Amino acid sequence: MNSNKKIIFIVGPTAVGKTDIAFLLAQKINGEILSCDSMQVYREITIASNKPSPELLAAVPHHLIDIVSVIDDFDVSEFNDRAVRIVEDVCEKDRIPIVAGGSGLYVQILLDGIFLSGEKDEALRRQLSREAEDFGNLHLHAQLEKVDPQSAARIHPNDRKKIIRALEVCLKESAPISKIQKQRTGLIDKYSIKVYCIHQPRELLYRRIEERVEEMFAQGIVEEVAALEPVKLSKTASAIIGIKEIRGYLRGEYPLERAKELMKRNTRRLAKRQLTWFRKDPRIQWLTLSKDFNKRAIVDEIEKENYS
RNA sequence: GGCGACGUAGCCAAGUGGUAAGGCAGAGGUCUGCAAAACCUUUAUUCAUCGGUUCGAUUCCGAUCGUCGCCU
Repeated sequence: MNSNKKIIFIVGPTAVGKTDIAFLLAQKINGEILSCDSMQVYREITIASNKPSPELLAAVPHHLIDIVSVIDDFDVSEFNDRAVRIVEDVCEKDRIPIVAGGSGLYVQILLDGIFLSGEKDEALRRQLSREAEDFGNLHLHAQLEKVDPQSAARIHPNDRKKIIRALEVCLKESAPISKIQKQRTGLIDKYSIKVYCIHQPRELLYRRIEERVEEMFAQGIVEEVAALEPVKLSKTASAIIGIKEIRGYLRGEYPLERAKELMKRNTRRLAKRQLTWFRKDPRIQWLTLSKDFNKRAIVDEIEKENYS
């Protein structure tokens, strides 16, 4: 019954300009923005996670930003639950949900859904992790091989994290994860969806990334990270690019320049992985940002394609 | 000007008379509850240049160029 409702996704690597494009588009088509970003959910991190400016946030409704604290663990499942609810609400108001962000997994889960059982179990994870520590990754992998040969074949023996997750599900659900994973439905099954990936030549993108890191330092990222020093960050929040790099500097392990370099490198690598993720999804339509970075041109193109 | 050392991929670097370790950076990829995470794959027909010795040289010899150090 929702099949005629439209959702527009704006995805792409970090620093291409998704935020601005989504904003301009939202203004133009009466939309609301859903951030699809695994790190902008944290309240206490603003500079490092590159949130939209207060002006943008005030001018157009934004969702899924500042929804948890850095002391809290957060994951795709929780994100998905909240996002789906918001999509429904926005559609209810006859406004257009614009999903904007670069977290590949989050985008995919939103589109295709997530299997419903398989709640995480920290205690079990700790136990399995211990086993891996004591007997090696191969030992765990062999265990998975026994309960679920199919996913064992797909997961590399060194990829402890994924082996543990697979085992966790297999042990708790009495059915192999490779089976359960197929049970899902996502937005793509209920809405009319367009996914656009904003693209830019690699060289230009990397230059933008370096500029952005410099901007972050100018805006006071060091202070932002330093303020978090006494806080015990959750595992997921501590993965934000900037935290470990700047903490190293704060502990006197290396000069500030080194922290910048590390952040630049790690952000470039992130962008590379994001592109890998989006490249493989045939549903994504690529839009190249022109040399003069004319974001409006892209917005016009999207509008024309969908509303004329 | 003389003497000595060195010159191996973008960078660092090992090495042998029989056909080039490794690390970093880079590139490509995987991904269903940590995903800005984790993991995987991959990089020199060639060892400064030219000539010589040799069945065969990056490895030995000579010259040239370059870098560094010491001496005058």
